[in-house]
Amino acid sequence: MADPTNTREIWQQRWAREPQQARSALRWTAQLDAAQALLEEEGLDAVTVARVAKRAGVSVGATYHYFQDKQALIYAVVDRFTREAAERARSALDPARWEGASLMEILEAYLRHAIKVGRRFRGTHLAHKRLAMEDRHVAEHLASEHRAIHEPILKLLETRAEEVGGAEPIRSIAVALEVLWASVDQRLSNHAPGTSSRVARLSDERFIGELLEVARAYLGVESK
Amino acid sequence: MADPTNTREIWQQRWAREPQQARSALRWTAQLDAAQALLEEEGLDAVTVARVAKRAGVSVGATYHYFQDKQALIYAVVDRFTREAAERARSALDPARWEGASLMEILEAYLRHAIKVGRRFRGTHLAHKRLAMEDRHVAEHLASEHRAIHEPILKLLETRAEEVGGAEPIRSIAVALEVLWASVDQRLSNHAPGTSSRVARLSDERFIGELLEVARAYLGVESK
DNA sequence: ATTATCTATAGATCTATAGATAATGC
DNA sequence: ATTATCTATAGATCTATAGATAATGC
Repeated sequence: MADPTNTREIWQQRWAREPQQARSALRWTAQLDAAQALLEEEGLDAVTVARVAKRAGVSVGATYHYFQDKQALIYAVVDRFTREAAERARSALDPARWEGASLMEILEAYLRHAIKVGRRFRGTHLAHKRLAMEDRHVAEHLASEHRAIHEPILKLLETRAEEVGGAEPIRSIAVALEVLWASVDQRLSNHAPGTSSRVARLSDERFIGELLEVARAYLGVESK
Repeated sequence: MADPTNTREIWQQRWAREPQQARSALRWTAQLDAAQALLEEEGLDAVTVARVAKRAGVSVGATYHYFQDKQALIYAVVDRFTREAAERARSALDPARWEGASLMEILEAYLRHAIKVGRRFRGTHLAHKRLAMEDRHVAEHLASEHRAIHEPILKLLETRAEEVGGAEPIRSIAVALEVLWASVDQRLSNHAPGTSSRVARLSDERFIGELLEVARAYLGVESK
């Protein structure tokens, strides 16, 4: 499935036919839903065309009518998911909604939200990471969607740059955000229950508290 | 291949026969080498029994003589790799070798080493992460090997606890180490060249510098 | 007329084993 | 006698298509 030399413009129009008619749109959606549910519940290897078709209540032939091939189906699922996530981020990060909130309050809200969403869509998130490993088109697509989510957060945080000490507050904010994100991402991805580290055994609350302390210290924000 | 309900003691004796004789040991090693090279160069999906056998210069039948099944072969590769890594860590972290080094100097050496090794064995590292996603036995094994590497580092760092400010230096050190590790891990895993974030575009040197500043600020170590 | 859908299956790929043969060690 | 190895192939699984039939929209 992974073909690194593929130069087609896969993210433009690789699916055979995105439906115009209402009735077909239902089935189109049903197939994406089925594929994503399999991804979430059982991981990437569980996504076979036959299982997607069955779960969506159509035949394999019908699925190949909608999607040029299996790769196009997977791409469509990833694309829909990341598009929706970016859309949610854009509306949640409207600066007007954060009037009066401090830098640290915004970071705290971000951490809580990231952990909540990461738990909710754990399987999909892991599957996306794996697809990114195997297919550079997916990697680029996910990276660009990730930027589409992080850019508005950075923009919002940068309006609080005067709270930050040091010579380069804008860059420091970017570094802090990536460090927090990496730490959360790792916490959500790993899951060896018995053998986990001291830090993994902290509750979410304490974990968030420590990460905020990391950010506060690095950014030189005064404690209240 | 992934069978979450598998309760056999796979890490004890799942391979059919680890050889006693010198000549067989060569072939045993050749097969692990072949599998690991495929893992490193082309990823997990490239590891088929036929390709491993061919690359090791034996037949498929011979491979099944050495390994009960494909899973046992993969496990043996992971096991050897993590064992060697833990062994290297133990000798590198002998406290006697770090006489006179400060906490921050040790952290810096750790970061440089982690980035170097991570680049060198990128494919293997990614494959291990993916195996951990798919197979909880591998996840537990990797987590325990990871602890085997991080424990000596923590022990070493803890001998410098008096350099650290705050009420709970031991815990702070553990948190700092995990945050740094997560940040490095993410930098090494991601690789969307054109679309990468501001932080990903920093040079290794500056990246290390920023992470050290994160740790220094959080741990309350005085700047020199 | 065109679009949507189904059943049935060809073709590719991979794991694992059967059965025969060669090499090794007491 | 036992261990190591090979060739050949059965059996499982999956993608994708061919060819026939049903539904839809001008």
